[in-house]
This record gives sequence, C-alpha cells and structure tokens, in this order.
Amino acid sequence: MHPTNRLETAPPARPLRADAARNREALLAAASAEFAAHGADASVADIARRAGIGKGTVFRHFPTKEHLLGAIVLDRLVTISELGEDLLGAGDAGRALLEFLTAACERVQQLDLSFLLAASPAVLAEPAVSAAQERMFGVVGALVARAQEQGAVRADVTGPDVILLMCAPSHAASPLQDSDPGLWRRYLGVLFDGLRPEGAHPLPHPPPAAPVP
Amino acid sequence: MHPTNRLETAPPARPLRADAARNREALLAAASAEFAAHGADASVADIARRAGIGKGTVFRHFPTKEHLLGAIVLDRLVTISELGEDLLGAGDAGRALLEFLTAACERVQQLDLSFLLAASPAVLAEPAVSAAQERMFGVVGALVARAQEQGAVRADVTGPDVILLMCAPSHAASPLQDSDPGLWRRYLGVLFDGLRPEGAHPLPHPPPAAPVP
DNA sequence: AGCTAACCGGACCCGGCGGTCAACTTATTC
DNA sequence: GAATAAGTTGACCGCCGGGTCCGGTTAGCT
Repeated sequence: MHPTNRLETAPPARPLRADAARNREALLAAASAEFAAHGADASVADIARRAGIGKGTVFRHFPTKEHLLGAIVLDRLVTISELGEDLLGAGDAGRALLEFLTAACERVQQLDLSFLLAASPAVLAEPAVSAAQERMFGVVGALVARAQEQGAVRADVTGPDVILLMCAPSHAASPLQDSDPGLWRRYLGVLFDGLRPEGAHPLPHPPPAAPVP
Repeated sequence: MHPTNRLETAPPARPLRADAARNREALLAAASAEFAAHGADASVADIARRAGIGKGTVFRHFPTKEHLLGAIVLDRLVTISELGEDLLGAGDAGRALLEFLTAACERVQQLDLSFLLAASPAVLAEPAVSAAQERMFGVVGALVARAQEQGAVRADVTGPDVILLMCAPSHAASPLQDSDPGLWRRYLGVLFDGLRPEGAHPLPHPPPAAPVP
C-alpha cells in the first residue's frame, strides 16, 4: 500500500513537500479535464502527459486509476451537495430545485454523472465517496420535498427519480456538445416542465426505492 | 478486403453456404446480446464464444468489429423506422408519438441509442447506416409535426429535439436496469409530460439544426 | 463418390493499457 | 553545505483486445 493514498479529506500526518503538492494539483486538474474529454476510459499516460509529470508520479499519489477517478467524483459530489444545501434555505423551492439542477449539469459538464451512480464497485467502495453520495441523495431528496410542499413539483415523483433524471439533459445534448455547448439547458427546461404539476399525467410505473442497487 | 463484408442489405452475388448463413445469424444474435449487456466495448472473443463460433469466423463476416456494430445499429434503425412509418397513419398523433417512443425504448432496451447518433465515424461512414439514420430522422420529424398540428405536443420543440431526447428514459433508468427493468417507462412518462403543451414554460435555448454534427 | 471452393477456427501477432521498480533528483532540516 | 527522507521518472512487465492467417473441414455440385 502506498504511503499517500488518502483521498483529499483529512490533513496528512505530515504535509506534502512543495513540489509534490504542486504536482498533485496539476494531476487533479489534468485528470478532470481528461476524464471530461474521454470519459472514464481516459488513459493514465495521457493524464500524466497533460499534467506534465511522469506516469509513475500518478501512482505515487493514487494507488489506482480508479482511486484517481474517485477523487474527481468525490470533488463533484461535495461541490454539488454544498450548493444544494445553500439552496435549501431559498424561499421559492421550485426555483431552488431548478437552480440546483442547472448548477449540477453545469458543474458536471460533459463528464457524465451516470458513473456517480453506476460507478465501478472499486470507486463506490471508498467510504468517502459513498458517504458523499449519500449526502447528495439526501440534499436532492430535501429539495424535491420542499418543492412539492410548495406545489412547484408534481407529487408523484420522488427524490430518487430526480437523482436518476438529473444527468439526462447533459447526456441527451452530448452528441452536439462541441457545436452547441449550451443545449443541455434546453433539455433541462423540457425535463423540468415534465416535473411540474400542471398537465401531469399518471406515471405508468412505480418509483424506485433508491437510485442505486 | 474480405469477400463478404456486406451489411445486411442487397442480395449477395452468390448465396451464402448453409453453415455460413447459420453462423451469421448466430453471430448477429450473440453480438446483439453482448452489446446490450456490455455496451460497445463488448469483446469480439466473448461474442464469438456466445455464438459458438471461432473468432476468425467473426472477421470473415465483418471486416471489423465496428462493422458488426454497424449491422446491429442498422437493424435497430430500420425496425424503428418501419414502426414509425406504420404509426404515421394513426388518428391520434399524440398517442402515436408516445407509442413510437415506447416501442423505440423497448426495442433498444439497455443498448444505449446514443451511439446511433454519436457513433464512431467508421460506423456512420457506412452509407447504409447513414441512410437508415436519415430515414429515422425523417420519420420522427413527421410524427412530431403531426402531433403538433393536433395540439398534442408543444409547438416549441422540434424533431431533432425529440431524437436527442428519446434515449434519455432508458439511459436514466440504466443504473437500476437489473433490479427494475421497466423503470424507463416511468421516465418516458415524465419526458412526455414535458413535451405536452399544457403547463409548458419557454425554453432557455434554441433548438439544434440537426441531431448530428 | 469425389472434387473444389467456400468456410471454419484457434494459434498467433501487435499495440496499448494499468501498474511496478530501482536509479536518480530535490526539498527540507540541522 | 551535507545528510536524508521524500519525491520523480521512464523503462519495463504482464495482460488483454482487435485483427491475421493458414491448415483443416465441409457444403454443394456433378
């Protein structure tokens, strides 16, 4: 086991050396960009090259490529959760939910959120990641519940529904990602209209118990 | 170049030998199942094993794994297009569109339709595939137009919108594919409510010119 | 039955991947 | 300015997947 396979959280026993900290930051930035561009299949060699470091250095900071992915995913989850918690205090809960979904799609950009849910077991096994996932689930559930209390969202959808649906707009728009980067906003609009109570028709299938198996 | 790298269409100059035809059918069935289970990354070796044939035989029928994928995609596109053309004569155009989308999601199941759009260049380069794609685009456009004329679908969405959105339900439900295989119906319901005119809010982004770059 | 061309199959090649390691470099400390 | 622990590196390994090939097999015709 490597000495520095921690995952962002918890201050290290001894602080990193200056150059190591720099490299780690560059590595995370490069990994984020490369995963965004090529999905979870981005190669470690490419990430290292983009970061301007050697391949070996990558594995010094993260024992496995999946752990590196886990760090990125964790960052996204925490960012989104914090944003959602801020919005929980907003007066207009429907607007807050829409704002939350917009920001979530924006942060995640083309890095498909779907692997936040169906991520490989190795990533989800990391306690920090699954904890952050639970946190986000809770936040979304609360936002949805408040929006429903105010009549801004139809009563027959659930938190897990919204979690599963929230990555749909950016995914639907992904074929035109390059030529029309803002298209996901349009499809988030369509989705949100589908979540509204006005003109809602009964849904032909019960909601899932949880967004993960 | 292989002698039999055709792609379903056009009767061969000379008919295939009996065993070759059998193997080809088994190969297509196995490839369909394997692609459905593991996405486009399914390995040729696995496909051959499932079909009960040797790996070399796969490449005798299709010069490349991508051509094999192309054949599957082509089949899906043609099936869906035919179904859509049948439904063009239906009286209730809104119901027809919903039925079409339901059938499309059903046929495609977990085999994500997204690579019908963002498919690798090699697959789309095949004239038969791009022709079938154009055909499906036309059918969807016509179904949407008729539904709009009857006031069953909001006026500010377009054919390309629906094409991009039609794979969203099955994709959103995919994390729970195994535990709840019919969940996509629920999300198709949400999407379709979002496409209805009642309660529609203005969309924050213009529609794309075409669903492919 | 016998002939032939089409067909089959799995051993093989090659490139790219994640991951390892021992030699080298450098930040830090006294 | 040593001394040393921490950090870096890129050559290297094993593995896996797509694609090739040739010796053996078999369907179809006469």
